[in-house]
Amino acid sequence: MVNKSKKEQILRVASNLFNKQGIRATGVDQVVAESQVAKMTLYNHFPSKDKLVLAYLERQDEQWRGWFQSSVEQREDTPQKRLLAVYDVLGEWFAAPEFTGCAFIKTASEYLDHSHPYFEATQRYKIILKNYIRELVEQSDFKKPEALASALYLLVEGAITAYMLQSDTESADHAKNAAAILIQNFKDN
Amino acid sequence: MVNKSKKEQILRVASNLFNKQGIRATGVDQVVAESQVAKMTLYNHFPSKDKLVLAYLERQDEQWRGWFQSSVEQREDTPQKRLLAVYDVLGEWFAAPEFTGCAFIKTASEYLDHSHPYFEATQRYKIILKNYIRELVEQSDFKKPEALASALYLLVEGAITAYMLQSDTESADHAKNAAAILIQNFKDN
DNA sequence: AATTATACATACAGGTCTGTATAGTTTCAA
DNA sequence: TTGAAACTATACAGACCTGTATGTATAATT
Repeated sequence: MVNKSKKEQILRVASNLFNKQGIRATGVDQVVAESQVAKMTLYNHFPSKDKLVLAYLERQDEQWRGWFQSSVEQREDTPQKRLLAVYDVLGEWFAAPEFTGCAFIKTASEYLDHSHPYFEATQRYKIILKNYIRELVEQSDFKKPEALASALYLLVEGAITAYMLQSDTESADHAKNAAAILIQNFKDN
Repeated sequence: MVNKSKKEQILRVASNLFNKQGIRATGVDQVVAESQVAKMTLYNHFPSKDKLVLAYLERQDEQWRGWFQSSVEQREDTPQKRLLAVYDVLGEWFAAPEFTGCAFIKTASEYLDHSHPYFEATQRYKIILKNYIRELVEQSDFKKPEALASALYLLVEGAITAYMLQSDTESADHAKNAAAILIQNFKDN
């Protein structure tokens, strides 16, 4: 039986390094050194750096989305309130000292080729986020729910990108204010 | 007198490769090979890859912003119409076959360290874009111009990021529709 | 005609990268 | 207690990276 804690340890260290430095900038040797593990142990658990990266992306999606959605749902209890809470949770994320930007935006930036497995992974995971917002929209009565969902999604990605670029602590607030206006405008009554 | 056409040639080839592949993924040897130039010629004009990259970022800012602003200004002749034209021009950009995403978002993604010269360059150049939108807003009469400008800027970055990730040809349209609603809402009358 | 600037080709230094080979050690269950 | 699975340390292959060294060709300038 493989020692799962070693595999976890490697993946945890690798994820931190990928987040902080980027994927190309992080070598296997550094992962091995900081994991305090033999190189062959890494290659026993992950047959290549590629597989390690894919495991990182998958885990990142699970962890971030789990945290994000449960934070939203914990904050508010109706779909409409949750649509606004999305931006409060974004603000919480930005303010966290370990914030390193969105792993998927960064990974797509590093591997722009649309047929690259990393890029395909980022696409898969980002669609899930978009769908989450769309579902929240569809659970209320809005005119043109598709248009509203798209706009709210753009505000999410915009806030993430703007915060990464400028560390403007009000990014999330500005997005929330804009979202509130849009939501009001799409109300079906 | 230095043969400027060689320097131009190198910078042009390097810019294309940086845009398509990323900075870390593009080696000096590839730039030299595709420029059809001797390696020492590159190092005569650019003392290091770093300087070449900084020249690329500077030129990218000039070229893109020049194209973007003149496209906006050519399309419409009042500040308020231009605020919406911004998103039409974005759509034009996305639809271009040579579109490779925003060089600054990608560069910031590759070099997250805020004290890195590349990251600092992206910050400088992105602030100019934000200021351009703010100026357009301030040339009309809006309630809370700062809030409107921030929201419109977030929609710009959101559309760019969303298109990079999902190639959704309607990103720019969705952003424009949302912008129109926000502009209407901030009108001071 | 001599000097200077520019570009050329080739080779190489010294470092990084991913991945493998090898051999010895720990762990743990049958 | 024996034996297999897991982990260790070290070394290395082969490819890549940035940057330099060397010597030559060419063309404009002085």
